[in-house]
Amino acid sequence: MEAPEAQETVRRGRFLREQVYRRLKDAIVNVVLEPNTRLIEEKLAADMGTSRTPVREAIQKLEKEGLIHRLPKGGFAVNVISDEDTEDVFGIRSVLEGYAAYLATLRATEDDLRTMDEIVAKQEECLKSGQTDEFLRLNTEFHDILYQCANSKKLMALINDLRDFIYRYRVLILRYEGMAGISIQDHKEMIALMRAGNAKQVEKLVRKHIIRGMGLMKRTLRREARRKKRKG
Amino acid sequence: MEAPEAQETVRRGRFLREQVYRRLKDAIVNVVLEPNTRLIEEKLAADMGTSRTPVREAIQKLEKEGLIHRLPKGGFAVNVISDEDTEDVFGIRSVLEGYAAYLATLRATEDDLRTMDEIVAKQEECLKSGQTDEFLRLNTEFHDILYQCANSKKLMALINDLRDFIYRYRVLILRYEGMAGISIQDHKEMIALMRAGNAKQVEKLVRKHIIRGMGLMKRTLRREARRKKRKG
DNA sequence: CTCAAACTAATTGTATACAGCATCATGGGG
DNA sequence: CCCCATGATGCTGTATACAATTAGTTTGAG
Repeated sequence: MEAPEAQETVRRGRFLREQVYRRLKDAIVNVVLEPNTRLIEEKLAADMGTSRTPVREAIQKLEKEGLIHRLPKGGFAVNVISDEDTEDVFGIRSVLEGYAAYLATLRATEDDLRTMDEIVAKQEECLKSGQTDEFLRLNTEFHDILYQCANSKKLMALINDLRDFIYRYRVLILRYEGMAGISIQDHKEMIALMRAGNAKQVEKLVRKHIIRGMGLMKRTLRREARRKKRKG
Repeated sequence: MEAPEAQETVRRGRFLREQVYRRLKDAIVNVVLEPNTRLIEEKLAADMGTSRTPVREAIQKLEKEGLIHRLPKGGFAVNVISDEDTEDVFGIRSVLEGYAAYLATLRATEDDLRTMDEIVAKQEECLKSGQTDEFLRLNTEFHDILYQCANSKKLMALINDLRDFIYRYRVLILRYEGMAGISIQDHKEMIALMRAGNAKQVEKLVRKHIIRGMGLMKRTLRREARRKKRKG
């Protein structure tokens, strides 16, 4: 499951700076590099077997993406995600993804809709048989198709960056009991509304869907926090 | 009128790479560097009196921002803004700025609203006396205050990047007769709705406002195109 | 005269070099 | 025993060096 993705990374990264960018980003969103970790250029360069040059160039992009920040006296460190950030990002995602769904409704073909039907059907099977990984993959696939229908590269890029930003929390959301069921229900409703050409309503639904996701995540985070306190 | 801005640029750019970034960005959005111009690192470095290193780091940011793109065989060139891009950006702006206005309505204080009142009043004077530059400055000030009320750094950053992206066209929009009046009318209506706490309605109004701006710009662009054709 | 091949110039991508600053540890004085 | 000063260390920011690749040009053969 990892080989093709690694290959993709290499193919995309024709240049060292891009490979470094990708690996650094992966390390951050997967919390291999924890928040507040200072990025030591020489160390990272050594890890990746390059010089500092590509590392520094990757760092510029990561800063623009909001994954790292400049330290007051030079250098960079991994951003912590504050509660504020989380709310910001979910809020922005809700309007952007809502808008993307709106556009997708206007532009989707019956073929697209059928593909989405199939994905949701597969997801239901996964839910029954408990294949969490496959369920997640299908979820991503569903969204990718949906937003490809929107046919706006800029919008897609923004949405993806925002999703990556809170990727660190995806485990928490998935762990939530019943989330999968809710997700399927929403997806079915979306497809129906899209078939009906009710773009405005699809937009509203997606916005609600994402805001609900934020609520669940917050709740889960609080639960985690309590659990830690009890332990500590 | 230029000295303080230049100073600002220097103050903000404690590092060479940031000064280079700002100057390059300025050159692009002011169409000093025309679309499809290839960025010759050594030339730019010489122009700015630095080495290639800061230039390359600035380039990474500009690429992430969508102002330049990688050439297939290495190097970068200034992006052309396609009609598609324009529609994309206006569409995205409409939802993001609409959302920002929504948040601003929830979070603005009466002080904020009074400040906005004053700005609009000044704008009316400018309109009468034909001070276009000052009118524009006040317009920016109005939006800045509005979106500061929204109190979301990420949202603000996204909006600013999108505005910068189509900054090249601001002259066209301003040239449009009657635009200023419409703008003032909308701003007044916005403030009234914000006072009433009608966030949803403010959001709708802003969305409409921006989409209308797109329409005007397109019309002006077409007119420009016809004029050029007749000339050529 | 035309086309191709090879050479030249230009330009990028990456690596390395160097200087300046900040930090930390160590040691001497109060 | 504590505090400040001073030197060593580490890291960044910028410049430069080098190799590979591309594009352009000239020259030579058909």
